[in-house]
Amino acid sequence: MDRNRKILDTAAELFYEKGFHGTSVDELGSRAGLSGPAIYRHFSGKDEILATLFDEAMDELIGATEPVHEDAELDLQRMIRHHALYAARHRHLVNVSQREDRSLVDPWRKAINRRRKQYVQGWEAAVARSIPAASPAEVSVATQSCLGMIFSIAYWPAKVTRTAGLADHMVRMASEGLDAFRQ
Amino acid sequence: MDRNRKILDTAAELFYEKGFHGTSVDELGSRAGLSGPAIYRHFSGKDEILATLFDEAMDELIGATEPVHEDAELDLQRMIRHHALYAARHRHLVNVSQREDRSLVDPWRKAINRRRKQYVQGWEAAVARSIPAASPAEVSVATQSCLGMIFSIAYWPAKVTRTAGLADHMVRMASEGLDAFRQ
DNA sequence: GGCTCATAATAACGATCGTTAACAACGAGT
DNA sequence: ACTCGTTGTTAACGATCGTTATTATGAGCC
Repeated sequence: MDRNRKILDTAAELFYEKGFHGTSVDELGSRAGLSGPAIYRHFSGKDEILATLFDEAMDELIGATEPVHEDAELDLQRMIRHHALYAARHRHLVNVSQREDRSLVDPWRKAINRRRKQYVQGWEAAVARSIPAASPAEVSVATQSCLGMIFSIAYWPAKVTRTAGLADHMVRMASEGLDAFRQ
Repeated sequence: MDRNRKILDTAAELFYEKGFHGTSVDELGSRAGLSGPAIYRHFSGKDEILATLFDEAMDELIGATEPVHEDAELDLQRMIRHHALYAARHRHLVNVSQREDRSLVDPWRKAINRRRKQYVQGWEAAVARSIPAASPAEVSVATQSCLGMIFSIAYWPAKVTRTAGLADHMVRMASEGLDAFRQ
């Protein structure tokens, strides 16, 4: 396998298990099949590894916020399903990129924050189309609640994340939850 | 003010802003009005401070899981409201105790994990009473989704957490969301 | 005024860790 | 065969940081 890929995947696992600051490059290297400082042949440092993980997660998530259906409801359901499946399949990565954003240091921090803002705006647009009666503040609350619910999958006990029909449950819970703003 | 209290509150703020490992005892001390090592007159170490924060959050949350109403629905709504208000009012503490559980070290880790398990069981019991038609696996999914949605408040932009009627919105969204398991 | 105890400050220690230096193995191209 | 760039190893450096040792301050009490 590609060495970069192996390092990134191992990093996602290790940062998930012990946190970014709790993982040493020696341990990361040895678990990835090489020894500590060899990592610096592939990345400029530990920070770049974390930043790359953040970026890969963002690539995947932002890609799913662009509208594809005419129907607002259907589009939102597609987004919810996609995100839930992604969070379940990439628990470690999603968990780390939620939990370790304080560890990202300043060349990368700003870039990620920009993308995050853009991402949330994409979601708010989709939610707003789906609950047109809601005020902007209510749209924000509804959006954050949906995102919080979906991404919490990355914190669930692993067993629960493998429940059959998980994505369907999430779509239905979120859709019905949004009914609170449709009356 | 009591010195211990001041240290704990400052720690919650600082751990929220920069993470547990990103905060040095010198900085914590200086922001709390004393200098680095003086903290050791009040706590046995940085770890104990974090553990105390976890315990205080748990005290508050576990206390709210004991049933007080006869009606299952009303009881769940009370729990949701209480948790949402607590998460909004103590953003820093709740955020830290979600995000930094990897930083808790082993005398305290086990104790907190025990309490956490007990806590989730209390929630699952309340959710199960509210959606009696659901299977145990569905109860787990519903419970984790509710908790994830509620506690995500601690990650929201501060402005959104001050939305008027936030707790009401959360109660309604969660209640309607659970309708997905009531058909 | 001295004695004492709690609590503070400053200085120093020891360990960890990210990173760099110095050097080795090796495959590809000539 | 020789060179060179790539990728790895081990050893060492330098900084940070949690913690402890040592010393100072000051209130309560005889």
